[in-house]
Order: sequence, then C-alpha cells, then structure tokens
Amino acid sequence: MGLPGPLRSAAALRASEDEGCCEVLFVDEDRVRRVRQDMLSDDLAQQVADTFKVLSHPTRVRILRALAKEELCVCDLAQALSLSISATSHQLRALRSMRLVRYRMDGKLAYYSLRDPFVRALLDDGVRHLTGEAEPR
Amino acid sequence: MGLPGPLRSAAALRASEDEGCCEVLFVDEDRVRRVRQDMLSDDLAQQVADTFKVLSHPTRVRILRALAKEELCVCDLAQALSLSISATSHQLRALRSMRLVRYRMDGKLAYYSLRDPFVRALLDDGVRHLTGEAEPR
DNA sequence: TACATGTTTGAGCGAACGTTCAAATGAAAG
DNA sequence: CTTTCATTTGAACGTTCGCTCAAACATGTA
Repeated sequence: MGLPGPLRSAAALRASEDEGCCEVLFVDEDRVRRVRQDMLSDDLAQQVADTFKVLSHPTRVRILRALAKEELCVCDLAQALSLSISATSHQLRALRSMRLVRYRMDGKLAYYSLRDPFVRALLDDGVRHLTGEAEPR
Repeated sequence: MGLPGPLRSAAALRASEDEGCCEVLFVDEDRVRRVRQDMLSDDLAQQVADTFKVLSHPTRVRILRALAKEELCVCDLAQALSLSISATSHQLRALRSMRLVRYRMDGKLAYYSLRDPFVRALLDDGVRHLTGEAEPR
C-alpha cells in the first residue's frame, strides 16, 4: 500500500488492472495534495490507533477504570467485574506489555494499578463526555 | 453474565460448576465492594468503548484527520489515502451511521467532513501526545 | 515432601472487523 | 433512452480479538 502513486480517477482506481495511458481524471488535485501534505505517517497513524484501541472494548474500559481507582489483585478485579480469572489475566498481560499498568507481586497475589496518566485522562474524558457533564478546556 | 452474584474465591470461580455451599474465600471483600460501587453500567462501558473504537484503526484515524482538515468527496479522500473507493465508502458509511461526519451531495459527488467536536479533540490529543508536544490542561 | 491457592499461559473456538470484488444505484451528459 | 461515472451495497475472505478450557507455574503452608 504505497502512499504516493499517480493521481487517478475513481473509475481508473476501480479497474486498476487495465493500464490505459493515463486516464487522469481526478476530481480536485489541489485538495488531494493539500490533504496529503500534512497526513500522518503510516507508523504514527498506527500508534494513534493503538492508543485508542486500548479503550475500545468495554472489558478493558471497566478494568482500567477499576485500576485507576485503586490497586487490585487479579482475583479481586475479576470478582468485581464478574469476569473469569483467565480472561482478566489475559487482558492484564496485554496491558502490562504496553506498559500501561503497574505490576507488583505480594506473596501469591499479583497487584495491578493504572500507570499511564494519558489513558487515565482519556478514560475520564470519555465518561464525562457521555454522562453529559460539563467539559473543561 | 450478571453483575451481582455472591463473592467467591478464585478456586471457586475456576470450578464454578460444583455448587459447594459457599466457599467464601475472597481476598479483600471491602476492596471489591468499593470498586463495584462506582463501576460503569454495562451500557455506559459499551458506549465509552464504542467512542474510542472509532479511533482504534489507522484507516479511520487517517480518514477522520483528513475530514477534520477539510471537506472531501469520496474519490479525493480515497486518492489522498491510497485506499480503495469501496473501502473508503464502507468506513464513511459506518461513520455516517454514528453521526460523526457531515454528508452533502453535490451532483454526483458526495462530500464528507468531520462533524463531532469530541472526536476531533480526541484525535488532536492523541497526535499531540505521541508527537511529544506539550500537553495542555 | 505434598498440598492448596493465586496467577499465568497456550490452544482453540466463535464473533467482530477491514478489505476486496462484483454488482447495483443514482445522477448528470450526450 | 443510453452512456458515463461517483458512490453505495452485499457477499466472501482472511485476520484480529476476547473468551473458555485445561494445563502449567509459582508461592505459601502443613
């Protein structure tokens, strides 16, 4: 999926295998160029998406909100969320690999808490936005 | 997957089919209760997740960033992003059903632009956060 | 040592999702 | 009316992903 490439019309894009000599019928070349100018790199777009993907499932939203409030062991977390221990641990493993949560061992218990302040802020923003409270800034 | 239910130990949770009379060996009952107290409803957690899911894929991140900058028809948008017309239209359809984008017909061309200010803010926050710029608030 | 218990891990299943392909729709032009 | 072209739509495919299950691991206790 190379970014540059010549500008071509929708029809040309649809039937892209027949290499007619330049059916250059783009709609607005300037607009396309302008958008391309300050477009995110593939890598950065992926990073942005990965950041929001963390909060894109209700289970993780609930896990992270719980861990934002206080440190919890896997067992308590699973119980509070009515989620299986295994499912909880799998999610925590993913969050840990992204370095979003703190990890602490105490005897047999593994305690987790939310580390990343940006994720905490996003979470709060999202909840505030949907619960209709006044938004700052 | 009912939320309430009795509090049970990890072992009890693991082998949940044998209905022994209350092997109540939870780790910290108070902590669980506290977390459960201000937990998001299933519905709200789902809404929060849905909100962030919009930005959880690089294609949508790039689409929304382009539409945040200026109004674009499907053809130009696809061209700028080097995405197929069909893939672009499918994503726009989803965004339209969520009422996140504006939709305007001009002759044969369909023009889209970003409508939701919250999504715009999230997008900016995410990019700012990753590009290392100073974060407000 | 053996046992109990909290946690982790890997395989496998089913659902959700992004894309492609081909066909259909709709609106302007000849 | 027929053609052209931008867009939409639905089916199909491959991948991603969350969860379950069973087994392993790790640590504390008898």
